Amino acid sequence: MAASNVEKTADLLHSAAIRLLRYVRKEDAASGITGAQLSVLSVLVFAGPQTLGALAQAEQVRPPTMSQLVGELERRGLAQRRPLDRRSIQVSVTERGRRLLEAGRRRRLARLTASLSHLPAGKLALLQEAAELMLKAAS
Amino acid sequence: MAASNVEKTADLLHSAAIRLLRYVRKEDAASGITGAQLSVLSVLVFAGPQTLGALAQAEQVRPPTMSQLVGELERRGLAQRRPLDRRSIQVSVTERGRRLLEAGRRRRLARLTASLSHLPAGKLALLQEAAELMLKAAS
DNA sequence: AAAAATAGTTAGGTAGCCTAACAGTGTGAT
DNA sequence: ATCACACTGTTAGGCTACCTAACTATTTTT
Repeated sequence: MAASNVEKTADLLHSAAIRLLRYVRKEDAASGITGAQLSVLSVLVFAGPQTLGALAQAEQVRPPTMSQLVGELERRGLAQRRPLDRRSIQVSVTERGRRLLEAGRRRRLARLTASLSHLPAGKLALLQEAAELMLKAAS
Repeated sequence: MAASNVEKTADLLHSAAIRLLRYVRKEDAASGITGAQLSVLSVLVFAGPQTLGALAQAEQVRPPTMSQLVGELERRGLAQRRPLDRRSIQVSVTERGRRLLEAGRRRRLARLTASLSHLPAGKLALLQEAAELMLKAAS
């Protein structure tokens, strides 16, 4: 590999992210809602109603992907489209979506939370800072 | 949310992992090899030849998934199956696979490496430790 | 009013993952 | 020795998350 320290860090993070997502994804079946859908709901809840395009940008996917995700959320009564003008739409979460968000997210994160729960506060703080650095790096 | 500190950490890490993978995945098209395939090659290079089942366990996927991944790698001349006894096979990387690993991984990680390159050594160390904690948590 | 930019959808395709069902091979108890 | 059981891997079929290309329909700009 002959990797520099930066490359080594990137590599480790990459592997860690892959494993972590595989790990939490195992809970998706029970939850009835997928990770991507959960993530969209989360944005809607915390950042409020959004146009589809804005949502796509926030989630870093292409509009068709978001269109499909929102379609699925709508089909399940978790989100709704509402026309803003006649070409753009506003997507917002429904009450049912809001409720399901909490349950679904908790389930998905439960394993992870359990895995982390034995860590001392210092390590948790470290992980939080790392997560923030990762979010910045990936934007 | 009313989340405890542990839950908050789990949540942040979860989001960060999602974003990070979406971010690096953008390089896959150029690389000609996908993240999952890359990951399998990586195991083969660093841990040596493996049975298919062992590989599946190492990568935390089901045997059919690994069978398909190895099939694709073999079709591209990057790995090869060899019978051990008559029901188990040994998968090993080819020279071509070894070469491609380096190129592919570098390409996939290039963006991430670039994003991290401005960080001081201390933050890199923090990220490395975090990655190791994540790997441990997700096993 | 025509051209250009913008917003979203539809169509079609790929990769990664899964479970269920199956075939063949090894192994251990009787 | 054999026969049931466990193990290893593959095939078949299906789902979700992505993508690009092409299209429709609306603003906006000139």
